[in-house]
Parts: sequence; structure tokens; C-alpha cells
Amino acid sequence: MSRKSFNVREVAQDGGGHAIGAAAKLTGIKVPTIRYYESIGLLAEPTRTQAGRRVYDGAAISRLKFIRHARELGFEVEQIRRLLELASEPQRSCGEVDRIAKAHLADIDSRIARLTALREEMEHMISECAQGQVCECRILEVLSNHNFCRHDMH
Amino acid sequence: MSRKSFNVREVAQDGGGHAIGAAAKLTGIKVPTIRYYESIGLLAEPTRTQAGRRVYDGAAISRLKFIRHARELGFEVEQIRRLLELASEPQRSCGEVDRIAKAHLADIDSRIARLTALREEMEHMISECAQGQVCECRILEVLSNHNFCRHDMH
DNA sequence: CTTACATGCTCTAGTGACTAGAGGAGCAAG
DNA sequence: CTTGCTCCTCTAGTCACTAGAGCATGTAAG
Repeated sequence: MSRKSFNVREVAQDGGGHAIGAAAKLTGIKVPTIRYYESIGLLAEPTRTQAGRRVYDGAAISRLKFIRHARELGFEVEQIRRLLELASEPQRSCGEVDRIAKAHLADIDSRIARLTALREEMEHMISECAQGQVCECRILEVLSNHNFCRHDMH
Repeated sequence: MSRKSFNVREVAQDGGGHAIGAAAKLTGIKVPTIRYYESIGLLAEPTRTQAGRRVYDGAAISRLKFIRHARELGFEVEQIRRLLELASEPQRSCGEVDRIAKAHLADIDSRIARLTALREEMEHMISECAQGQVCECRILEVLSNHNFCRHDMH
């Protein structure tokens, strides 16, 4: 058991809490981002040490992990705010949670559809470029004149 | 030929130029956006009337159409700036144009891949929600605990 | 000519979700 | 004590616009 010297900074500050840097490591959210979440009220103001340093307990860490994961899945901050609110009322029906998740799924779907159409357009355009001179470049020609497009974007 | 009263505003101000509103209509770019493009140097400063109003000629309109189309295809402003620069040197090889377009295609591809993985994750999560109470909602559970995830995002 | 209203001008600030940096204080280890 | 890391607050920057204030100009109708 080659244990490194016990790093007090990552564990106890006030009896079981974590400093902001430790919270960042535990959750994968960067330090300034944690402060940012606090500033927009997504995360409650944590307790502080006498010196004014933030201390995060287990509940705060869980909340941060929740936020991180939801952001990774592409939920917007306002959606996350609502989800956290809902999660704090265990007796409620989870209909709204489901609705938010489904709305997000629909949003992802429409983004995929848009990008797929774009991709096709781009690929077609690139395939026509004969690698010659700028003056005869199909890519620039297509960009110049919307009529050369196969799709109606928008 | 039921012609409406000839609208001078949309045609000639100084001998063939278009006012900014007319340019906006012709290109589909909003008026403030055109001014914004000018402010960041993507569009050259147009000539002005004595009263100080912007006047756009055919070349400027073409440039705006190019910008619009490239933006629709998701090119970033800096890429468009470079493409416009390249387009103005007709003898050059179009290698760089091709390179920029291909980089953009690769970018689109990676965004589609990310979104597709996300989509699957979301769909799986939603499918497990039994529409019961918040306290037993699988969606919130998955969001709370990354271990329930089937994929490693990132 | 007057009145009304559309269009134009400049300038500032806001959006979302952070990120970067300045300038200073606290704190543990060597 | 000094070094070096972490922490604090505050401001400003990112991207590509968008919104609004407050004022000038232009055109059409009465």
C-alpha cells in the first residue's frame, strides 16, 4: 500500500467538505465553471471557511455530477435547472421530466437532420471540385450561386 | 402589366446602387447583420450617399449572397473571410478552398457522430422511464449516476 | 406644406455557456 | 521564510448575431 502523503486539501476543510479544486476533480467540471454555475443560481451558495473559501459537501458534489452529465447530454442550463427542481420533489409524477427529455430528443433529431442535409450538400460540392484553379473551382461557384444547390437550406 | 409605383428606394440612389434595406431583401441577410459584417471587416465599407446612407452595388450584393450561402452551409466567418480572399485570386490553385471545405465536412461529420451517440443515449434513457413518480424516475437516476450510462461520452 | 411613417444612422448592451486574465490573499511543505 | 499552489473577486472576451435607444432622413398622402 504505497500511499502518498494524505492531502488534506482534497478532503476535509470543515469536517467532510471539499474545496472547489477537489470538487472540480471529483465532478470533472472546471473551477471557474463551478463558480459560474453558482453565479447564475444553478448551484446553491456553498458554506465557506473562515477565510472565505467555498466548501462543498456530498449533496453539492452529487448536484454537480448531475449537472455535468446533463450538460454532456446536451441539456440547456434552464432545462437542468428545472430537472433539479423536479428531482427535489420525489412525490411528483415524472411527466414533466419525461416531457423535457423528449423535447431534447426531438431537438437532437432535428439537429441531426439539418446536419445530414448539410453534409450531403458539402460532399456533393467537394466531389465536383476538379482541383484546378480558383477561377474554375466548383466549390466557390456553388457558394456564389445558390441555384447550383440541390437542396433548399432553411 | 399591372406595375406598382416604381419604388426608387429599392433601385437607384446614386446610379444603380441599393440601399441597405434593399440589399437585405435581395440577399436574405438582415440589415443589422449586414452592418455587423461590415464592422468585422468581412464586407468592405460601401460608398455612401451625401446623407451618409450605405449604397451597395452588384459586386457587394454578390459578396453578400456568397456569405449568406456559406453561413447556411455552416462555414465560420473566418473560413468565409479566407474563401472570399481566395476567390479574388482567380489564378491560384483551389487546393486551399478544397482543404477548407473538407475540414468543414469533417467537422460536420464529427458533430453528427456526437449527436447520434447522444440520441441513442437519450432514447434509451427515455424508454426506461415508467411514467411513475419522480422518486423512481429512470431519467433522473441516469442523470444522477454516470455509471448507468451505456456510453462514455467524451 | 405638413404630417405620418418607413427607413436609415450610431452606439450600447444582451444572448449562452462558458473561458481567460488581472491582482491579491491564504496555506502547507521544504 | 520562501516557494508554489490554490483560492478569492472582478472584468472582459468568445461567436455570430439581435435588440433597443435616440436621432436623422426620405417619401407619400392629405
